Amino acid sequence: MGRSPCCDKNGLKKGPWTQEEDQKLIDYIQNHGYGNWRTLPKNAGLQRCGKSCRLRWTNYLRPDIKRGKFSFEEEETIIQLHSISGNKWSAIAARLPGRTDNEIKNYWNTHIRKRLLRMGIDPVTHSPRLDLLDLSSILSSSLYHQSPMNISRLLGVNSLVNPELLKLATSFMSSKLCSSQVQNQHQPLMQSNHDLPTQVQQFPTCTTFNTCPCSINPFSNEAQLVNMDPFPSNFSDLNDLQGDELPSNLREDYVPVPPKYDYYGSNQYQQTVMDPSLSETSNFHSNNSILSFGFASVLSTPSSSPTPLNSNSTCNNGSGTEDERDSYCINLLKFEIPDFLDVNDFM
DNA sequence: AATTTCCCCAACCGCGAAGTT
DNA sequence: TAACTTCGCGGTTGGGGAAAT
Repeated sequence: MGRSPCCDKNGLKKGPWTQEEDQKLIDYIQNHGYGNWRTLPKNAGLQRCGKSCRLRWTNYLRPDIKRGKFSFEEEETIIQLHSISGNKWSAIAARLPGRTDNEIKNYWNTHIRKRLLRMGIDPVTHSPRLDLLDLSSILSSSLYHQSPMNISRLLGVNSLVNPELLKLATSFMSSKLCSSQVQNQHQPLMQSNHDLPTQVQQFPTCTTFNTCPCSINPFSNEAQLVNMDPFPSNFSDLNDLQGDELPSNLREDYVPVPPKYDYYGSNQYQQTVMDPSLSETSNFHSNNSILSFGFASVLSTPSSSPTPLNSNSTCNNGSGTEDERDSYCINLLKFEIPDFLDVNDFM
């Protein structure tokens, strides 16, 4: 209800702004201030819709906009805030003076997101990519326990990235986490996670779609989920899967959302979480020899303090190439992935 | 040198919230 | 309280430059 009519239906100009248009907008706002964006373009002599003017002003022409590359500290802040509030770009921008939500959003999508993916971190959940973890964990434990699964087949790269296999594996993991009734069954497959913290084992009911591993429901409806066999009958038929397809990338939607945990490798997860649902965080670690995570401050400041913009940092503020930032992060991450898993295939 | 592919980011679009009548 | 207007947000697109072939 009440949506403003689309401006381009009135023959208004769209597309890139010219210098002349910019100047008109600047002049008008300097003289009259901005208020009613609806009438502003007409008063300023612009053939633009108010929305376009507002966007141009707030994202580009505003005098307090900071230009140039993001500093490490800004990046840290973005990541930290994103881990708390998700894609609330305006909220994040409010903590970064001089940066616009659009700029931050773009920077996230083009730089940070990719970097996190390269590091094996799901940029949505800020947790290790379970599509990597679960499979390698299943594989390793299966190898270790001589599971009846046809390991040689599973080790084929094609199988590793087969979406159906992923779906089954992750649904299995999800159901395991969500069901305390089945803890002693099929122990070999869960061996690698046998020492999950109590919080995880006592994972609450799966009502929080953002944080619960069940939130990515591989089944088509809720009833199916409720009645879900913790060990889908077809799971044992994994070796029947034909992984002929090699997806160029694994859809992030596929990744089951693990319990959130911090970057700091400790239980000092930020207690300043704004969204209560996010406070259902759990620290996760595995003693599995293949999977070891040491989340010592990935791009982050000490855990006890949400990073103020101009806080001291061990980072090299504002300098460093993308590669340097990468290696810096990766060194801190210590996120080991079995050699046979080519992470690039998952990007 | 020409063409293709990739990447970045400014700008657009649709929607919901908030404000006004 | 309903109807309407305006604003702001987040997702997405596409133009253009850079890099690769």
